[in-house]
Amino acid sequence: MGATKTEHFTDAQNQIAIIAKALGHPARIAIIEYLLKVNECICGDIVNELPLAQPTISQHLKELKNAGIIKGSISGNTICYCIDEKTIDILNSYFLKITQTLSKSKCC
Amino acid sequence: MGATKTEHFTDAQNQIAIIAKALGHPARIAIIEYLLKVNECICGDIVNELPLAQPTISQHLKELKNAGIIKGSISGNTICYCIDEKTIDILNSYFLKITQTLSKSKCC
DNA sequence: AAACAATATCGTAATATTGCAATATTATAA
DNA sequence: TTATAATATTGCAATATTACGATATTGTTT
Repeated sequence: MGATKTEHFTDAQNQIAIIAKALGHPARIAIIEYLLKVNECICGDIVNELPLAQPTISQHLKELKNAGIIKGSISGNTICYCIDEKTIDILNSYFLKITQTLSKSKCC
Repeated sequence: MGATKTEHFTDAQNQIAIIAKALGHPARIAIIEYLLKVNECICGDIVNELPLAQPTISQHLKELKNAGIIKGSISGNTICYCIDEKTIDILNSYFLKITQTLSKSKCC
């Protein structure tokens, strides 16, 4: 064994896990923060901003895209990446709901 | 190679990544949702609730604990686990800030 | 067309994660 | 004290992730 048993869990649980997993690497957090900082989509200079080789960054971008956290569209020679608000909203409402449930809790 | 180059990123980036990574598995999401559902700390029956063997669940609990997402205290024979609100709050404010930044963005 | 730039893909080595059987630990119950 | 119950740890096989050099792809520029 060794593979995650996704079939034993609900679609909703797997979806949150996939998004969280994609955020579970500091390089990918750094990519997101850079996208926020530059405040626009043209992102051809991510490679110069991060201490990783170009293929590695390309791979991280792919994972963020697969998880729906960023979206990319081809714009001539460069590729325009930006954050997909919908996915961030999923996280926002998920964790907010946890906080709200906890506030009603008899837990420690 | 193969290991994550944490030293190249900020402490804040690594912290978010560690928390997100711990949430990046459906079994651990299921554990959290179960903790929320029972609405209390005594959690000796997680093993009966999840389709995984006891050592596997124990390992997932350990990872959630290491990431600060749950806290556990020994209570006689059983161990009392519950969600650590502080860590959920870190996520809430992190993703909320992203949403707020995006709303001011000239991005697509 | 040829050179160049930006990005993606392939291949692969190093490392990490997942899952579980077997076993250990520790507290309660008999 | 000897079971019994709950949880943790160990060890290991299967699989996934991370990182990057080499190379491919594709659009732009000359």
